[in-house]
Amino acid sequence: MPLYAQLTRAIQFAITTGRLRQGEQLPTVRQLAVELRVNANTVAKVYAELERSGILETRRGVGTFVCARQFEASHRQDHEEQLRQLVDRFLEEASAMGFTADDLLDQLQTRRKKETKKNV
Amino acid sequence: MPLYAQLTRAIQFAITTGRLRQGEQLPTVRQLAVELRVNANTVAKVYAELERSGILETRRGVGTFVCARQFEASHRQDHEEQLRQLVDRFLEEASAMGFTADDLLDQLQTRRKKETKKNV
DNA sequence: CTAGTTGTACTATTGTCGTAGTACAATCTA
DNA sequence: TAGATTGTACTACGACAATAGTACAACTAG
Repeated sequence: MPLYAQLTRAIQFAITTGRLRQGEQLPTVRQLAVELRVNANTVAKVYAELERSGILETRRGVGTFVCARQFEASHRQDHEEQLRQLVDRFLEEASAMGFTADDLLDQLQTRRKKETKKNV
Repeated sequence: MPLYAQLTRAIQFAITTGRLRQGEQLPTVRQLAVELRVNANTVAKVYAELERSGILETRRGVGTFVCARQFEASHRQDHEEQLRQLVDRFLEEASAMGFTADDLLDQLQTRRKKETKKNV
């Protein structure tokens, strides 16, 4: 998996799990670039993309911050739409491989049961 | 989506839906290449890949055919494994986007209901 | 055995993706 | 305003995937 994708995922994960909180400042593009032994542009690209998604907020000369309001209604709509699209792609792939929606449901439910068992 | 992937999917779909039946002969690599305005190698690549998957069977100087026995036990196991892997990828992507397995289940069940409504 | 069919191997070209290098623009701070 | 810090735009390079071109090998049919 490309560096920028790994980084994007890591940041999103850090935010959703609360390790990065709303309003908190992220490392400088250069700082993070040095730390990860990566070009600054790669980090910048990730920050920019996450800003377009409304997750981060960047201010020149200042830094990059976790957006203060990222779970608003508008974003929730986008999120729903993303989920639909993801499921669309998934169903398409599956049907090409000869699986029905029911097959997928079964498999998913099996997973969920295992997961709950683990957590108990 | 690349040509070879489209073609692969199309052939798989044709077989699973019965438009291509077991033992039936497919077009020559050259025929299909001309028809699709594509290089013969692209078609050959697809045929070869599908043969490795046990879906097609090619005989030099004769042609390419739908494999006579593709729903045997051994293949069914592979199929199950493929389903698991597909769901794995799906869950991973989804969790990176902040969705839980339950979100996916809900969305899928909604789809299924709509589908059954349509078919009734 | 020969001609014609089939699939296949090898190589080259093209386009795209990921990343890096460098130079620039915006902002803050003293 | 001057200098430092921030993000950003532009370009280029390397790697890889996808496709095409050409020549070859296996097989069939007469």
